[in-house]
Amino acid sequence: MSIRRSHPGRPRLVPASSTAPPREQVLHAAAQLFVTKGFAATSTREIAEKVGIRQASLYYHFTGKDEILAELLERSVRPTVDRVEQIERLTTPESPETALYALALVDVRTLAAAPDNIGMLATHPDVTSSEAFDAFRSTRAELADAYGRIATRAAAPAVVPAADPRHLGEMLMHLVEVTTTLRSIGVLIDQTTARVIASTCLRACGIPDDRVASAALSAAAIADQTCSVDAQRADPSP
Amino acid sequence: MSIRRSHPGRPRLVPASSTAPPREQVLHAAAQLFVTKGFAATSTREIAEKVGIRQASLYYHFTGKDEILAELLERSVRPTVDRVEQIERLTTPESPETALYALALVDVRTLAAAPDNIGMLATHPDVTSSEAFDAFRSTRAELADAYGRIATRAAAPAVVPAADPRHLGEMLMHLVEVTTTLRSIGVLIDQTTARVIASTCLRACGIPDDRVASAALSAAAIADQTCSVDAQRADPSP
DNA sequence: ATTATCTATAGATCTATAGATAATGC
DNA sequence: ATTATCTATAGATCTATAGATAATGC
Repeated sequence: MSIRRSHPGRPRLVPASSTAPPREQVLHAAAQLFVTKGFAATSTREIAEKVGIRQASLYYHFTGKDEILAELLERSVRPTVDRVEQIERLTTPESPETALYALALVDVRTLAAAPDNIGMLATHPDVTSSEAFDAFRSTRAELADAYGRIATRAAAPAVVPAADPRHLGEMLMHLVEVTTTLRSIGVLIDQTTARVIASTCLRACGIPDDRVASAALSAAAIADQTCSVDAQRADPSP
Repeated sequence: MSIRRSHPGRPRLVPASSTAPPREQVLHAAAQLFVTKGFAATSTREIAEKVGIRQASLYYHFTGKDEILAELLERSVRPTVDRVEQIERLTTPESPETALYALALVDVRTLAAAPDNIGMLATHPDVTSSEAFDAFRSTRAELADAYGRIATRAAAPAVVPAADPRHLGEMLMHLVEVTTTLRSIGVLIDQTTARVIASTCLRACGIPDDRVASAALSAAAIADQTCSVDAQRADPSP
């Protein structure tokens, strides 16, 4: 065992409690504060204090507060969006319910696994104010479109609350976001909970019980298949 | 026709465009800004500008920004909370699904009718930060408890995602809040939409289709009965 | 030389209070 | 006298930049 060398750069006044890269330490601290207090109500000084650095030192890693939130937002949707294409490829057009169930399940798992419950940030009103979050809004719109497109194929026409696919997509995303609400009050999102949430999405589209049940059976395997792609993303070897 | 006399008090620089009481004008302007930009991101100067008065004039009507939000929050839950007792009295213990359906329906209607879609404010992170909103949080907790209590009686034990009634209550409140999400993207909350949302609540509790259908039938009348009480509240004659 | 911090601070807010003023009401 | 506004401003932030400093790496 060799003694760990220190990092380059001027030492902090308060030595780092984590060995993670400083940029990640900032994201982690900011995420905790943004989720509990909100973006606008959180000052850069608070974030820095939590990390154990000076307020101005944040600007070495980020161009501003906006960039911190933008990155957190991106991370909260990226894993799901990256699997949409795969889900649509792996499911047959004859069973759009299966695709919807798989998408909802993957999304629930993503939100359940996201650090600091950052899935909560997506609906914060701050996100609509600044154009710094345009990229996120566009990515999220892409996901809402996918939900809407898939659900429109699966839904019972008379029963859906919104004829417009985009409206249907937004409704389903709201339903899936119950994952973040449950997490925030300490509920563990286990397999059963994830299934209840995914099933609820299908039922809200007017899909009858028997088709929900069969979709659940075939979707589980598909959702699991796409999860292996996630493992690749998490470990990007050259 | 007599010429309308002016109000007491120094005239505004910009004459009022509305005849509503100034306090209501402030609440209306603040609601629009809070809902779109968020509470912390909205300055008192912006609110005043929208009303057409000077920033400092707000403090004649409210002790501070907090008090404005506190009043809006209260108004967003009060109508529903006030009907919980009645709903539980009008429904039989044999059919807890009916009570749950009626509560969800009343809540959806309240959120659909609330001015400026202020139902969106309840989940803003700012609300958890300050103790100025303790009263609201406590009122909202009361409602979550009612949801949880009623739903626990109605739910299929094996299917509910959260055994704890309070967790179940929070989940159902989140589902009903889809009303505000749909409103915010321009979807009209008609009778059909309201029923879909209420049914979705029951289905999320694992209640089978046939019992959902019968609950829907008996709950409609009960929800309407409690609505007449609302009319009394809106017109408090001496 | 490069990296990652630090100190110091300018400039731009933003909230809330103090006190003046211009109406109506009696 | 009462009401509802106005003007002016103190004091407390908060964001972002400029430039110094203390490590490592070559």
